Amino acid sequence: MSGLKRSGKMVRQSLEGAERACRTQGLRLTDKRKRLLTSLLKAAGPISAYDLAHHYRADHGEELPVMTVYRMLDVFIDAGVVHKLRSTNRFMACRHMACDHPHAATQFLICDSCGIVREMDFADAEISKLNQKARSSGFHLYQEQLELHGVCDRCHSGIEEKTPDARAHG
Amino acid sequence: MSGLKRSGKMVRQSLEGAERACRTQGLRLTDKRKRLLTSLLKAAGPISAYDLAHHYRADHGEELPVMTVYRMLDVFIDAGVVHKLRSTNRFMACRHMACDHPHAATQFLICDSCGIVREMDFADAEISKLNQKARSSGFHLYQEQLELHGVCDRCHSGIEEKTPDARAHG
DNA sequence: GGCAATATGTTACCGCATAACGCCAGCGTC
DNA sequence: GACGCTGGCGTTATGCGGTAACATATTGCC
Repeated sequence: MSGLKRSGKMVRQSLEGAERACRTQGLRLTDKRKRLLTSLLKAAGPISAYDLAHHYRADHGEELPVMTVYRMLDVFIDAGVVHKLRSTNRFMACRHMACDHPHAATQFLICDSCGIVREMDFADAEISKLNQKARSSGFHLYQEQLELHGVCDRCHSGIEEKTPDARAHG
Repeated sequence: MSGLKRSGKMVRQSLEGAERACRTQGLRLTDKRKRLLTSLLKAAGPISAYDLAHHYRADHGEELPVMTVYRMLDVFIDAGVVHKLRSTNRFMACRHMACDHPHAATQFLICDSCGIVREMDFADAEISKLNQKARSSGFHLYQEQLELHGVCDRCHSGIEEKTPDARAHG
């Protein structure tokens, strides 16, 4: 799974990575932001800003207005440590937050049945082919983030009916 | 451009295509549905359900509740004559509505500056490669609809600043 | 300390989307 | 014709996603 709940150790490592990323970009990682990121890291998968606010409250016994959540998420997205899934309006911590190296294009496989997301990096060749195609059609892609919808193996093998909480596919 | 306003003749041909599509699937193309589809065909590009309701009123001097608009759009999407852009919450008539042949995968190039959308069909090879990749990652894609965001040539060549009504990418 | 810049809180609002319920038209059956 | 069924449509209310505008607090810097 992708959005797997992270262990304490992983959370710590990820926070350090986020700190690095923020520092190199002149962004402050305040205590609140750190707490929010922790809640996001602990989430089992991509969640909405509103849900994240609820988690924050549950995790830290403190109210955090959605407005603020959105603002913080924007900061993290700019810093490259959080992704937003546009097709489902959900946010998730970047799989590479704990790594040092940056990663460029990102593709997401989204299960419309159980909601889990797999973050993967296709070969550059594929991406540049996409770009090429787009260019020849008069477009300049500036965001190679692909969100591919489907069903994961688990759900595909017959258990679909048991997970009614699938995330909308509009 | 993709969502180009259609001429009277094109609208008529498209409606006939839609009628065929609905008939073969046992769906009724009522007068109201036909009028809604006409309004959608006449739109300059992908529009929201709420905007479509406004257009309907302007076009036919009759109120149409959004609820109904959504229901009708669902019917059309099932029939394959209307697409929903998940990333922008907008709907557009399928470019192939007037054709006889069905078309499988669809990709959309979306300009985040001016909002125009280009509907294109990538080579099957590309799509099957995507599918392959997904399969090897434990996913079954059931919807190859790709929504690629970028900037169109026109907007890219310096006129971006003049179109503040870009559609959200957010 | 004083100032500027940034971070966070508050309020109010808009847009997208759907649940739940009810009404009515059309159609087949007896 | 009465009955019941089905599907199309209307009405109401509501939830969720997202942000503008403005106020206040905190931080960093001189």
